[in-house]
Amino acid sequence: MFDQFKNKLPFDEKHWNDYVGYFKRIQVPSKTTLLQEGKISKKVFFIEKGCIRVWFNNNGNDVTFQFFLEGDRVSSTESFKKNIPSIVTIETIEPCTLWVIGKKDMDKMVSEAFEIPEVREKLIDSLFDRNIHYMKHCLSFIKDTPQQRYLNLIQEKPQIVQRIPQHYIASYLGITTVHLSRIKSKLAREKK
Amino acid sequence: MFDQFKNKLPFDEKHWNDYVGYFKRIQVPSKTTLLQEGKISKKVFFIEKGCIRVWFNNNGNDVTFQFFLEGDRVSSTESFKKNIPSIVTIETIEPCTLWVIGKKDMDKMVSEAFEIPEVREKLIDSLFDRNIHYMKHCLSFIKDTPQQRYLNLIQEKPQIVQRIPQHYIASYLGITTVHLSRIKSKLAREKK
DNA sequence: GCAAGACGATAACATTTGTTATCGAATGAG
DNA sequence: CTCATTCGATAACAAATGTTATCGTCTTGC
Repeated sequence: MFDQFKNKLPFDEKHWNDYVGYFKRIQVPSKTTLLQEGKISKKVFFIEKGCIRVWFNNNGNDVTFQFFLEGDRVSSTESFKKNIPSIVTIETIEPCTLWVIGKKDMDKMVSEAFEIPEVREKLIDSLFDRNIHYMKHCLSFIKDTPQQRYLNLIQEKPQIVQRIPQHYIASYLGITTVHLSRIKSKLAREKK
Repeated sequence: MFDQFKNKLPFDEKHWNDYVGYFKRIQVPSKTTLLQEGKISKKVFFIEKGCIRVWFNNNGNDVTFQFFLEGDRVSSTESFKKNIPSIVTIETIEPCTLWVIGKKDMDKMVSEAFEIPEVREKLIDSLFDRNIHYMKHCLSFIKDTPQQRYLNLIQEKPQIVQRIPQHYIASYLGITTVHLSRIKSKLAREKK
C-alpha cells in the first residue's frame, strides 16, 4: 500500500517493515486544517486519496501557494525541520485519506537514511530538486502572462483544474476569479 | 581574507589551511559571462568585489533572476551539482574581483564536510534556507504589487538599487523600465 | 574631445487586470 | 426536498501596466 509513496520516503523498499508502524492512516473531511499558520509543524502527511492546498495569509485574503494530490507528501518543510512557527496553513480541499507520521519517527527515519550513502544522496538531490522547482515557479511569474501560467498548469497538472474550485486556482495563479473566468472564456472562444 | 566568505564555505574555520589552495583569485571586466546558459557549470565564484547577475533567456529578452554582491557565493547550483546544462547565464555587472574554485576541489571539500556532523547539518540547513528564500520570492510575486516589491528590494538590499542599472532591476521586478521609472517618480512625489 | 550608443524620464495611447455588482446554476445542511 | 450559500460567468467601469516614441544626459571607445 506504500507503493504510492515509494519515491517520497526516506528509506529503501526493503526497510518498509521496519518503519511501516510509524504511519497512521486517518480520514478527514474537506476544509480540515492540518497545520495552522503560526503553529510548529510536528507531522508529515502522505495523501492516499483527496487533495490539499498550502496557503499564506496575506492580511485577510489567502494566497494559495501549492496544491497536492494523491501520492504527494505534504508538510511545512521548514517548520518541521527547524521547529519554527509555520508561515503557511495546510488545509484539505476534499475529504482525504492520509497517512501521518510524527516528527520523532520521521527524524529517526531520516537520520538512519543518512547513514546509507545512496539514500542520503537521494535525499539531498530532492532538496536541490525542490529548489529548482521553486526557482522555475518564480520565473514563471516574471516571464509568463496569467493566461500562460494557466495553460502551463493545465499541461502539468490537468487534474487540478478539474477538481479544484476556481477561486483557489485564481489565487494560485496570482489573479482574481473574474480574470480567470475571462481567460477561460477567451480560450474557449479561440478553440472554436 | 576569507573572512568575507566564512559562512558560505562548506568547512570549519580551522580547516582553511587545508583548502585555501583550491581557490584562485581572478579579476574580470564588467559584462563578462562567467557561465553560459546551456553549458555545464564547473566552477563556483565568491565575490570579493563587484556585482553579478543571474538571468534566464526568455526568447530573446533576458529576465534577471538574482543579484549578487560582495561576500556572496554564486553558481548555477543545480547545474553544478547534477552535471546538467545550466538554465541560467551568470554575468558580471561591474568589474569584479572573484575567488574561483573548480568542481573537483569543491566536491572534495563538500564530501569531507559531510563527515563532520555539525558541518553536514549546516550544509543541509542552508539548502532549506534556500528553499524558504525562493518560496518567499515567489510569494512576493503573487501578493505584492510591483511598487511593493521595489520597496522591499530597497529595504532588503539597498545597495542594489544604487549600483545596478535600472533595466536589470525592472526585469528582476517583473516590470518594464518605463513602469519602474513611473514608480520611482511617484514615490519621489509622495515623499515631498 | 567627440560621436555613438546606453540610460533614464516622460508623454500618449493601448492593453491587461482589478473592482464591484448582478445573475443563474450548483451544492450542501437540515 | 427546500432554502440558503457558494460558485462561476459576465458586464461596466477603474486602475495598473505595457508599448512606442521622444528627449536630454551620461558613458565609453577611439
